[in-house]
Amino acid sequence: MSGYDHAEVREFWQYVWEQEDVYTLPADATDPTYVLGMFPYTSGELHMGHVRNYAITDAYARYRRMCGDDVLHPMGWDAFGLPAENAAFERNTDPERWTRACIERMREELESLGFGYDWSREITTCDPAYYRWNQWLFVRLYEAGLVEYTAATVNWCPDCETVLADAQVAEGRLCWRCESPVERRELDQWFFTITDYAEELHEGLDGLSGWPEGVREIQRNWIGRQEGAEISFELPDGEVEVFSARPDTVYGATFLALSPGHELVGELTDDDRALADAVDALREGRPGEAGYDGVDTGLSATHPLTGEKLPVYVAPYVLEDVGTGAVMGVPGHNERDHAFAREHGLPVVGVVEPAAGGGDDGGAGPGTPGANADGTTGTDPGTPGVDADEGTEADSGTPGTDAEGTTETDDTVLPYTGEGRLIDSGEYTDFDSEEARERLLAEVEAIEPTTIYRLRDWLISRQRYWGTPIPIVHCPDCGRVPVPESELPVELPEFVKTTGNPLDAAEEWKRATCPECGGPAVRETDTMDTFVDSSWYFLRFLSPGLAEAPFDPELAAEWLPVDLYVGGDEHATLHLLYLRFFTKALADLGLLDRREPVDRLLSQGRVLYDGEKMSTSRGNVVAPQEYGAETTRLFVLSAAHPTRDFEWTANDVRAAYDLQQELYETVVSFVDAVERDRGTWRLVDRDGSAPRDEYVAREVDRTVAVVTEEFERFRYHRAFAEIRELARLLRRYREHGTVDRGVCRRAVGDLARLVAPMAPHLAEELWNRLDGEGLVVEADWPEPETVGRPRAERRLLERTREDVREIVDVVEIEDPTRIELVVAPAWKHRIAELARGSGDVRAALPTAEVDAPAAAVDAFVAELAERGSDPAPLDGEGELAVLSRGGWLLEAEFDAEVEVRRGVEGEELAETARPGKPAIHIG
RNA sequence: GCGCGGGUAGCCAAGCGGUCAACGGCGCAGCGCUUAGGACGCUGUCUCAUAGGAGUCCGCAGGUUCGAAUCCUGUCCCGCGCACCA
Repeated sequence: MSGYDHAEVREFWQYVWEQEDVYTLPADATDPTYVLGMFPYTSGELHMGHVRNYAITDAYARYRRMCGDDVLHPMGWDAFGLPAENAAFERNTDPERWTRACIERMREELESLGFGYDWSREITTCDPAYYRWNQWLFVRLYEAGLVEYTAATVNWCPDCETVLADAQVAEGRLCWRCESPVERRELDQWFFTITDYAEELHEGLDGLSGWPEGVREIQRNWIGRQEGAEISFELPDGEVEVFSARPDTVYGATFLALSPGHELVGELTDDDRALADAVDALREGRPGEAGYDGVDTGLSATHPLTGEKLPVYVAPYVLEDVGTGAVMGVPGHNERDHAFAREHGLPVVGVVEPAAGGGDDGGAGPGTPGANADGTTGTDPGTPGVDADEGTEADSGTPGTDAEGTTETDDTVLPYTGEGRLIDSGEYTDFDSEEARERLLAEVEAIEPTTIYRLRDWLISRQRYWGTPIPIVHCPDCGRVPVPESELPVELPEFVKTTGNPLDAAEEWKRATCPECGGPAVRETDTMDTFVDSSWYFLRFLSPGLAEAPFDPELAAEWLPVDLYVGGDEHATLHLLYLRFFTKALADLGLLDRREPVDRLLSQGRVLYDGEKMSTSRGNVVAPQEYGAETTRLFVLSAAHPTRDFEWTANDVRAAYDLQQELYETVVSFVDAVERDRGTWRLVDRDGSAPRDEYVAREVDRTVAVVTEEFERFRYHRAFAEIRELARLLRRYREHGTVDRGVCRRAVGDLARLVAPMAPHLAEELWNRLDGEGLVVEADWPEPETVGRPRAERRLLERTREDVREIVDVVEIEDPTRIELVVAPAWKHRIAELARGSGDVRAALPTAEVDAPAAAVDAFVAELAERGSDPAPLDGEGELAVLSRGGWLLEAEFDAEVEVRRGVEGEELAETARPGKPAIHIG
């Protein structure tokens, strides 16, 4: 039809934007709004997830810019990484050339989608100018004691031929990238000691109110903070520390269990062949599948409170890297300890019983803990009484009740893992769990408060070529020595095709001189995890060309935090945790004054195709030829709230396309009417004086107000619907009769600006045809002239129209010629208002001045009381105005004369009118 | 098992203390339109109802409130995270 050539329009405006340099942050910007999307990995093609991510950030950036903000909206490339190496290997090229080609393709794609980036700030992590700062930062962290070099048992992916961080191991055993089963290897490796920040990383989450709860929760889980106590048990020759989250159960400890990897076990097996063999046998099984095997070491430990001797076992159910790698076995109050004790015939002692009358502890059955049942039954009078409800719960919650016989009461009540009141616990007997814990921690020397974390240090070594060389030389005399700043960057040698690590093969490159003693030394051949690159890239964007430092601390102080960061949940434990860690570490180095990098985080949903995540093999159609790239971005914004998943459907894509066509046709035909006085718009100049002019003008205001609100909340799908509604109304308006030139001009001009953040090429074209001032990118966001109560006003009109239809339908009025709408008299609104304010209308009544017969008032009050107070969002004048302006819609629909007026007391119609519900008469 | 997020009319989905029988889209149905034509516009789409009425309804069951899709409690189902984690 209209000849909207999206390809041509796109090309033209991109050219103009480039010429006008519209996306470059002005040099004199002060505290710009910093909008950031995910750092794209240079795979060579965008997928739907990218499009969605960048459509959201771009729409927000454009919106803020139109609102008058300076906006920092940069883009760059996460360009290091194993896939490039593999691609180069397969194609007989090198990773650099391959990566550069990918970047070119991706930049073009981003541009075709109309994303407005400040390309003058483009950064690429595989540039030595970038990665030298990785090295610089590494050295600074090293000096600050945040880097460790240790032998460790690490995750090794045989397929990628490199080690992996804990966070990169999926389901505890698969490589996150290639899904190969991960192996364990003993290697000397580099670590960032992120655990030094475990407490702050955890605590800081509470303050991140701009982050989705889901992401915060994932991080909490990952950090795995656990408060408890470290308890020491004396051994004949030394002592052993165990961690417990329930020190209140300490009197129930009947054995100790050490993990097979525990230091002490190593010592014991050194001079006990038989024990060594037994422990080896235990280690055969995979951790997690070992069951409750165990061997008695023959040692006995002294209970710090009772002085009793407890046997010490080696048991694989105790994990080496949790807590201290040793536990006190409390079979009475811990499921696993219980299972172990049963297996090995160890005593089970109950020292905590459910608080009397409580029963709200959950997780365990009622009743009296076993060992000393007789003596304590009396203290739990609630037990017999709560049988109905609690009994069934206990049955399902306590396995083993159906074991033969009931002689072993232990089975029915222990382990009891809830909290409660202590029994048989020496001087702590009768305290409740919490108080007992506090006292034990404070009073017993062998029990010290401790907090443990699940979080491990960040393994950053990678045995691969395409990454940042770790700036260390190994000197036979001085050991590991950091490369001095003046010699940075340590650049990558030329790529060679080899099966192992190409850096290992680069003999000449490896040869170095020790910075300390000047003697011959060897370069470190590991490179850094690429997550290091992305841990601080948001800082490099502040001053991308800076040669003296990774970033300008003054700018950072002024411009941070990132105001809006959009990304996917899949980065919650990797990237987003590292980002926070780096920020804190850099703050401690004195380079930053902020300790959190991102103010508002938006976690985008997935794009699904047939219920699965969209990917190259799953219908990944970034730029449908037919509709143009802009349709794609408009579609992903219109389809759903940004945080929710949605299904890609051809229908919704077409809806996005249709709106573009609709807007284009509207503007083109309007301009045609203005300039050549032809087409479907019958323009007149009457200063918007006809009621329907006012109606449309108000509707424009309402749309502007609502769309603005929706943009503030990132609800682009709602904004899209609003824009479509207004376009539709405009069409109805012009089809109904003559239209006011000024009203129309404002409507189309606002439409162009409202759609600009979502469909910038189209908007630019519309704006231009309308002779808008300058470019729409730089235009002012429209403001409503009169705000009113948009939603309430629409509601009233819509409801009234529905009522008219209903009456016409129910009464079967053939051809209505006259429709009267009578708004309730003032006193009814007054009373309704009073009723809203207080529960008792009659009590409030005397203060009101009501110009109506008492009987009518009483009747109305009674009616209100019966219905419950009936809030009317608009006052009488408001209703009158709304209905007057909207009357033409009824005229158009029924081809009848419409009269709107205020009800007068005594008039029959006024009696039936209520606030919010005008009386209707149809003739 | 623990935690987080969800369950709204045929489907998708908005609403999150009061004009809520519940916006919007898709699908479906009726009407209009001589044209934006693989359209477009209007109307309808829980049940009953001859003047705008009544009933039922927002996973299920209770509760708070003058009033609940909206708040609280319990429960079931789905998605995600963590987990022989002490």
